[in-house]
Amino acid sequence: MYFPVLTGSFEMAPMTDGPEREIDDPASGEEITEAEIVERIFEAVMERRLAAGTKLSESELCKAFGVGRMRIRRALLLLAAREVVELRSNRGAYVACPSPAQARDVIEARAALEPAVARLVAERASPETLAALAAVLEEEAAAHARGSRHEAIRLSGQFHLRLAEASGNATLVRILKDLVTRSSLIVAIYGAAGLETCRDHDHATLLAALHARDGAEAERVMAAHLADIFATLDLSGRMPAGLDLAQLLARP
Amino acid sequence: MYFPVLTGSFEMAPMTDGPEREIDDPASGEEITEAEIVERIFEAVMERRLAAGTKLSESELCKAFGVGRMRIRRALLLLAAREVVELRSNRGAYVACPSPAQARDVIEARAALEPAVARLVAERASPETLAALAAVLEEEAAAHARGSRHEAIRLSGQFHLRLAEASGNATLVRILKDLVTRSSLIVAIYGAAGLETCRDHDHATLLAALHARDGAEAERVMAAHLADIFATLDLSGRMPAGLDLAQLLARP
DNA sequence: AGGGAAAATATTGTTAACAATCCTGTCAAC
DNA sequence: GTTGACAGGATTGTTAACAATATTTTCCCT
Repeated sequence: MYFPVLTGSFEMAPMTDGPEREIDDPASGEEITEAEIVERIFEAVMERRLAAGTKLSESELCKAFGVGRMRIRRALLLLAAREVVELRSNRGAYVACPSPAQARDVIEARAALEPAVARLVAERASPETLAALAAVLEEEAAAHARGSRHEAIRLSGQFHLRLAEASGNATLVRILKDLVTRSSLIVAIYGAAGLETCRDHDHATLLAALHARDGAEAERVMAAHLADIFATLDLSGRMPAGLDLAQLLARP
Repeated sequence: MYFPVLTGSFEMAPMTDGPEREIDDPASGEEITEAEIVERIFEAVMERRLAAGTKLSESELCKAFGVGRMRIRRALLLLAAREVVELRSNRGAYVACPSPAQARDVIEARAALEPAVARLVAERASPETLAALAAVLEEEAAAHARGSRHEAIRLSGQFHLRLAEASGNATLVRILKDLVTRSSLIVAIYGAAGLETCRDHDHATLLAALHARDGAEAERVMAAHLADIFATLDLSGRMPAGLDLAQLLARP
C-alpha cells in the first residue's frame, strides 16, 4: 500500500518491511545535512526504489533520516525546485509523476544537450577519465549478464552522469542529473516492460568513439541512442494502470 | 554602499533612494507568493538592477515585499538552488558572483543547448510565435537606437528566453532561464565595457533563418552568436575591481 | 445495510520566540 | 597611532507551539 502505483509491471526493490529501509541511516551519530537528504532521495528515485507518485510524508522522513521537520521541509522544497518531487498544497510531497508532455520535454532536452556533451568529452577528456567511464560500462555489462536488473538500471544512469562529469562542466552535470533522474521516472511509467534500461551496446559504441577522439561520431551515436530510448516510450496520452485516477481526481 | 561591487564600470539603474525601489510593491493588498518573489529577483538580476555580490538581507526583503521571514527564506533557498544566489552560512544571502570557472561552464552549457533549441524552433514554431519574436527584436533595436542601455540589455535576454519558449518545451525554458540570468551576471563581471549586450544584428540573422525554416542555419548562427559573446569575456583568472577580495577572503 | 454528515484524528502550513553566530564600535595596551 | 580584545547590537538559524486544511472514523438516518 505504500507504493500505490506501477502495480504489477515490475517488482520493487527488496524491501522487507519499512518503506524507507534502503534510504535511511537512523543510528549514525552525525546529523545529516539537507543537501545529503536531497542526494539520497535523488538516488532512490534514480534507482527505482522510490516509484512515481509515492507520498513522502514529513513525519516519516523525519524518522527515516533522524532530523527535524524543518530540514525535511527544506529538502522537499529543493527537490520540488528540481521537479523530482511535486508539492501539493496542504496535501504533502509526492515523487513526481511526469505527464506525457513533461516526459517529452525531458527527453527532448536530453536530446538537445547530451550529443553536445558527448562531443565535448571526446574532445577533451583525459585518458584516466575515459578509463573510469569504461569501468562503469564494464560493471553495467556484468550486471546485465548476471541479470541484476536494478544494478543495471542504476549503472545505466550512472554512465550518463559520469559522461557529463567527464566534460568537466559542473553546470552540465547538475542539469543532466535532474534530467537523468526524471528520465528514470519516465521510463518506469511509459517504457515498455523489459526495455527499462539503456542497451549497454550503445554505450560501448559511444565509448569507442570517445577513445577515437571522434567528436562528430560521438555526437551522432549519442543522438541515436537517445532517439532509441524515446522510441520505446508510449506517450500516446492515456496513462498506464492506475496512475491517471490518482492524478486526475486530485484537486488542484 | 549598498552595491559594493562593480564600482565604476557602469552606472546603476535609476534608483533614487531605497535599494529595492524597483522591486517591491509594498502597498498592494494581495500577499505575494514565494514563486513570485523568486521571479522578481530573477528579473532584477537579469536586468542588472541587482549586481553580483549584493547582499540580500532577510529583513530588508521582508519589508520590500511585505511578507514574513519564512517566505523570504524559502525564496532565497530556491534562488540558491538555481545558483542565482549564494547562501553563506550565518552570513546571509548574496547575489551570485560567478567565478571564471563557473562562467565558463555556464557559457559552455548555453553553447551546448541553444543551437539545438534554435533548430527546434526553426522546425516547429508557429508563424505567430515567430512574429512575437520579431516584435521583441524590433523593440530591442529601438532601444539600441535611442541608447537606452538597460532596456537593450533586458530585451536582449528576453530574446533568448522567448526563443526557448518558442520551442514549446517547458524544461528547456526553465534551464535556459537560469543560464541566461547567470549570463547577465557573468557579462557584467567579465565583459568588456560597452559590449554588454548581444548585437541585435545576430538576432536578426537568426530570425531570418527561423523564418526560412532552415534548422541547420539557425543552429550555426546561434553557435556563432554565443561564440561571439564568449569571445568578449575576459576569464583570465584575476577578477576585476574589488570582487576578488570579497570572495577570496570569505570563509567557506 | 448503505449513504451521508459530523466529529476526531492526522498532516501540513505559519508564526513567534529563542539560540547561535557574526559584525561593529569602543576601549585599553603597546 | 595602531593593534588587539571585548562588549553590544544586529542578523541568521532553529525549535516548538499554534492554526488551518485533509483525511479518516463514527454515528445517525433512510
